[in-house]
Amino acid sequence: MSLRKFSFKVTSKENYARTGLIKTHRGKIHTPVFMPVGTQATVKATFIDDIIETGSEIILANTYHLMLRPGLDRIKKSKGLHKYMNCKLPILTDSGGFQVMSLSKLNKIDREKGAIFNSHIDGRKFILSPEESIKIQKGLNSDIVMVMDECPKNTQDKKKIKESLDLSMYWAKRSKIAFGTNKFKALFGIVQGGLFNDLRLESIEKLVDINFDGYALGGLAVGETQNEMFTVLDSVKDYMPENKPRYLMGVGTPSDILGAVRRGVDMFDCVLPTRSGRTGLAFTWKGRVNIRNAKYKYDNSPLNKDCKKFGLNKYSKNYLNHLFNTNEILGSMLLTLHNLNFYQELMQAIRYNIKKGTFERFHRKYFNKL
RNA sequence: UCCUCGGUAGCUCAGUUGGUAGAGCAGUUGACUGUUAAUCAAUUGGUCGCAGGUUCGAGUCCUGCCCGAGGAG
Repeated sequence: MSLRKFSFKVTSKENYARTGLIKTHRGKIHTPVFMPVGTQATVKATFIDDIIETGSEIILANTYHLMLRPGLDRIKKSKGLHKYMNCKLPILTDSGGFQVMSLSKLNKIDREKGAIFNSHIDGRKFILSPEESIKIQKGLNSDIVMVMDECPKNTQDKKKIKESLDLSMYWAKRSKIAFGTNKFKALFGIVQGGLFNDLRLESIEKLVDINFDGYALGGLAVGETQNEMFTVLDSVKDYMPENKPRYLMGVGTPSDILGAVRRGVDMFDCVLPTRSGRTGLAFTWKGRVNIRNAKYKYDNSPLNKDCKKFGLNKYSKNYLNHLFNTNEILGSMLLTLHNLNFYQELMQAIRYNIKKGTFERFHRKYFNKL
């Protein structure tokens, strides 16, 4: 395989919404894109080939979890993460920064050393520095590497958010140096600053100065309302570089995605379709379906009669309800596939409508429904 | 026929020296946003087998009866 340089170009626009094309040496990615989350080298309860079948063009994996289990060593000896998990798609790796927050009972932050963690598995202490995170992500053979940041909760006051921002920007600089020059892989910076307009703009300025291959928005969808999140996106949309992909991390619901695309976002990842799938919540064009509800016991219609992939239109709500009520694994597998497939249908429809110039209308039709 | 042990929520069972009836599961509903999650949370159900008695007060003590399991003959 001849290596192809990482690149991004905008291919069409409607107001702030845009379609684009990311090229990686492992394949093309059409944006706006949704990336299924495969934290521990697996998108839970699915086959990787089925993920491809849903139309997914890239998946996400996680530095923190993989360094603990199975460990970088084992993956390197298997010639990288793609081969290890039999994944033909490009892989974006998260830096572990989010775990600094989500496992906050187990960490200390040191500006120079990094995040000092105790493993949630066996309590073993280890240190994850920005440089170490980059080294691991490179070792995994990640296609899109994320800088290590600190993800603060939005409940904190401005002074704390500002301190956290300074730390994240310092770490971003160090991450860039550790990453070095590599035309075939991408390094993304992460904009922080909580819900404060001036801090967000300051963050963008500093990151653009360092110069990244893409710019992520972090610290959102961590407890604030959807309107608060959209307000941040509105305040930022004229300042994010035009010619680089914009990635809203950890988002979100279908309506979150519609609203964010309308405000110029290109990339998304979220646990929602897979986790909800495993726990009985289906996303459909008519809204959410909690398949465990008693009202589906005699409903012999499928979740989506038009979805022929995986024969999903042959499974009735009645049957799916039975699978969940009897705790059968197949229920989790089918709803995971259904949800991922729905998310990819949504992204495809978004791209189609932007190209046709009908995205505003599409947005208006579905925003409140989804 | 006698003896013993049981009968408490749909199911399996806890219930202190008598003091406002509980749990688990099932059922119902709700969460889930850079995954410690096939997870978590909330919640509906009981004339305590029946009828009397003792007591200020009985699921708990006494009597009788009904039902079930085991044992003796």
